[in-house]
Amino acid sequence: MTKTPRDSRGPADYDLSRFPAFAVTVDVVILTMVESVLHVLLVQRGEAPFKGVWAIPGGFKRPTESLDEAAKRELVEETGVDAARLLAQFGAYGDPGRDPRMNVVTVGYLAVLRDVGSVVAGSDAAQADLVPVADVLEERIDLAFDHLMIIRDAVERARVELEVSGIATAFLGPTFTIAELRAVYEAIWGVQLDAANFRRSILGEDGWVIPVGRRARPGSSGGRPPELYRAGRAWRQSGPIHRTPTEERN
Amino acid sequence: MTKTPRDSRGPADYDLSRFPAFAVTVDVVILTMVESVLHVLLVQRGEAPFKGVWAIPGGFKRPTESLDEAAKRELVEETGVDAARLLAQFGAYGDPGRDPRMNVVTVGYLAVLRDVGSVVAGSDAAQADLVPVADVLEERIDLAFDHLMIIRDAVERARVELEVSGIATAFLGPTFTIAELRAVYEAIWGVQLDAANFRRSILGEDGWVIPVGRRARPGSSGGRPPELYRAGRAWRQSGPIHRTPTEERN
DNA sequence: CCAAAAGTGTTATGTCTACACCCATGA
DNA sequence: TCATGGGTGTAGACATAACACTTTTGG
Repeated sequence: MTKTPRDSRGPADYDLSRFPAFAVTVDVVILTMVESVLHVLLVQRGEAPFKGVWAIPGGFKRPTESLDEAAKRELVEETGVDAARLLAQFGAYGDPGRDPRMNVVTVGYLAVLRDVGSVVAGSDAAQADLVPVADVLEERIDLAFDHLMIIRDAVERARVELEVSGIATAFLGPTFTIAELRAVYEAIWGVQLDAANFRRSILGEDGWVIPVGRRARPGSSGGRPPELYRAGRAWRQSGPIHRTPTEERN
Repeated sequence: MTKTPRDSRGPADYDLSRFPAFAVTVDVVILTMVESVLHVLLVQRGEAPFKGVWAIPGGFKRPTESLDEAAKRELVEETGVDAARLLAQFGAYGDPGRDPRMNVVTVGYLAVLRDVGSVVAGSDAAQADLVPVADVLEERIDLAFDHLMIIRDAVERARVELEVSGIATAFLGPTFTIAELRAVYEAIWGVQLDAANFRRSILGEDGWVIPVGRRARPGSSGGRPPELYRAGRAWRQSGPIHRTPTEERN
């Protein structure tokens, strides 16, 4: 952008037609938890290429909007949610031939939503569904274009964000229990965490979670009713829980 | 990319002209150490806009190459180095008006080189120079376009990579001393590390550095001659040294 | 011999893990 | 009262920070 090929440049630098034109799109990987299992929102393509195949929702960037704005717009169009708790760019993809129709460079965004189940119903997408991420990563579901790679990168980014930012509470409602929060970590990292130590890590430094003063109902199988918490501000800085190699589950 | 605006799409989907065309460029932030100070390679623009202003080297992506390949090509064109020890994409930038001439989306890459001093001489760039990163971040140097933001992001990425990958040895030659390695951490994080504890952290687990069996010459002011090491394979996984908030220098 | 830098030893402090144990509820 | 999950206590293992001390060089 700042430097053109040196030998082929001159005053005609302003002439866009001399340089390869690309379509620029934004693809949004929308993650959510359904019954303690990590899911991704996919749409079924209505036309060729890859007609009928599952794909990540996305669309063309407009010249008048930033990439972040384009991602936000796509998210609203697809889910009706106007403010994701997390919407972060994680990569750009521009391999030649990744779209058979034309030269396309796409920018990948990771969005985290809570309780998408009801939201998807309100979507105008012809075919949209929440799919377990494991089904995608283990290739039990075919995806269009290079979307498998994009989802892989998005999930890896989510795993890192979990260690570093407040992404965990983004999966949950305005109030939650420590056990629900722990379930998010366990699902995304695929590990089993000690409930007692997890609780201490979260409550140890203040600013992470704030007690609401109410208690949730115990499950149908009984048990002591857990305290309810809401997310504190410290989640914007760096998360309190860190992965250790010793606790791998599989 | 996979989904076009629903109401305005049809069989004419294949017609590229119906969608906004962008120029796609790759900008490479090249970092290196000069006398234990972190530097970035900048080029002086030869023409408007921002004629004479410093900028990150970069260029247009070609339809026949991937983004990674474009970054590698730019690096070679600019420095003559054909294999950077680290070349990682860290972000895409597409704000409207970021280039006054046309719609440009640029993909930022971070490159780490050792000993660029001699390399820059061999460059075909009209004006290229290594500038202390601090001069850029503290805005003592004006940059073209949004390149200040891009460099900020690149340096932040370097700080994270230092904690997580083998980026530290990429700043050094094939053999190095523990003190040289420590200087890399101190320069990039802006901290003062205890030499004794640093040494133990690096040598504690094996795979990080491998002793060569030779010793370097002490400095002109004397001192015991240090052991020489080379980088081990474990650097590809996760780094041995981690930042702590207590050791901040400024 | 002295200054300087490499390298080693040691100790206090803090953090993490595993697990025993108590608490409050549904059935 | 029993099973279940929430919540607390604690001892051992482990990691980290601080700093005194020894080693080996140049001047």
